[in-house]
Amino acid sequence: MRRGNGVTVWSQIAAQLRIEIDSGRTPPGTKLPPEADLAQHFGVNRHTVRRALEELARNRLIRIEHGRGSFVAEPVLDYQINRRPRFSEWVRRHNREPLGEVLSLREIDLAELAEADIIADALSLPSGEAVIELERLGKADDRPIALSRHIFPARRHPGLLKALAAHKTITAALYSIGITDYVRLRSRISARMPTPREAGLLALEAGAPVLQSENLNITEAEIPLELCFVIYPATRVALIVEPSGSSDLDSDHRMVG
Amino acid sequence: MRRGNGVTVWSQIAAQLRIEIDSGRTPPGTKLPPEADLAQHFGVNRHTVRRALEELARNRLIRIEHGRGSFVAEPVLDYQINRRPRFSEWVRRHNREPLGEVLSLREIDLAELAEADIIADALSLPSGEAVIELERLGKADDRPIALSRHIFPARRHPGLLKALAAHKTITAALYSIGITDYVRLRSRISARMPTPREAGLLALEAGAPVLQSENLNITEAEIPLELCFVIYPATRVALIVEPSGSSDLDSDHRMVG
DNA sequence: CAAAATTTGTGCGTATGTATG
DNA sequence: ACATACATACGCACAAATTTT
Repeated sequence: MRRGNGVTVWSQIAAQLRIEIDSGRTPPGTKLPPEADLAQHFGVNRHTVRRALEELARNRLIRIEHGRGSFVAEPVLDYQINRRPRFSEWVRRHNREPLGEVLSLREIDLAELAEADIIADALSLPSGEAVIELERLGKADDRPIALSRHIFPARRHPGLLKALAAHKTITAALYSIGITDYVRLRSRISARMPTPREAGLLALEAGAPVLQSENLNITEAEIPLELCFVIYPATRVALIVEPSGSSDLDSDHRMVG
Repeated sequence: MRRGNGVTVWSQIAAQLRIEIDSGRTPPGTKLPPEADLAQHFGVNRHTVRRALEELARNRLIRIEHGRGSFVAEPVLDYQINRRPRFSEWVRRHNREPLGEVLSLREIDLAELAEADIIADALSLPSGEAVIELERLGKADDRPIALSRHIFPARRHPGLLKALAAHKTITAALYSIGITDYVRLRSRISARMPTPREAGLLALEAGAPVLQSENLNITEAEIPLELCFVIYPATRVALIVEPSGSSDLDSDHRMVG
């Protein structure tokens, strides 16, 4: 621990513990040494260690339990919902290695899908249309964190099926057929219990729910491009929203009594 | 059914069925009559009825199941997350009657709460501070739809405890002590299984998960005002997000292969 | 079941370095 | 140069929660 160089001792300790936890050498659930031991190990007062642990708890890296000890927490990937969501960018920001795995890719008649009405509405398609369905499992450091189904209008984008099969990323495939940019228009977030298949793919513990997000992406020209159903393991992912449009101009009062 | 007056017949039928469902006379799970019967009843062709049912399915009022029939869906309240969230406004927009019920209101030392670190961080409070905790159950037409815990810094707003006890709405209480406006800075959305107490209060079916939202509200002067933990029954509420900030300037590619 | 040991939580006093006026 | 205020870090003591004996 270097002192008097402008960086506080407690933040140096916090940083060191963070590296230890992030590296994976101390897996989730591990009990940290008692504060007294840590203090001795780092050659500082227990208060100083406590300040470091407090910091880690604020960032949800550990859980401090009175009388029991401090424990390494299950890492949660905070996913900030913005207009240009990119899977691997998000994962890398958390210092994890992204990996996408294609489970299936096919062209199919819209009417054969269970959510036909919702898809037709969102993508402004007649009900008898052909769509491209891509199913994908997203991982971070080999831990599954997202199971997604992407639905594209097939006739509106000839050659997209081949492009998706040929390119490693959706963005690249779209680019190759002339769609250089697209943004997220809206997300609908819910939660439910997973099906057995989903639980298996996402390696979920029994009784663990999933976050479900239904996203509509549009092109630069504001034409509906893709409807995307994603589920996340709720214990490993949280969604962050930073509202910006006010939209509620008329005033109302929250009920209390 | 009036024809030739500019309003399509199918939308008249859809509107009539919607009223029937919204009124509660046909509770969730009820099987609608077969399309042929409905066609005869309304004196129209089956195609016209199908068009009406399609519309209702898009709006998630019913579920159409191939070969089985159509069923009244559990009503889902879409909650659009914006900068000025107001509970009763939201509920009324869905033509339901809002009601707020105070479960508890007290001043307590921050350190006694389980989420002390997270609250201290979000509200920029030292750990030994006093906070006001308000717990509230929100209902729509007597169906519980939200269980919230509001945490305010007590010292920063003297008189707030009394104000909250005296006024019927949080907004009114805040107004009375000089806080005329506040907005939502960020929400953190997750999902989990409810505790037995939560399941009881929200009248949840066994095994049903809840959506959890942790919200930070700030004053006009951008001072942290309130941290608010809300849980929603996932079967009855969905959150809608319309992203606006791009924030992702560097380009990345979504993984596919 | 009770006592002891372990571990985190809190309070107070002191010393030191740093920014402010 | 000096006084003041503030944050950091240390030392010690005891309280509270939990586990072990």
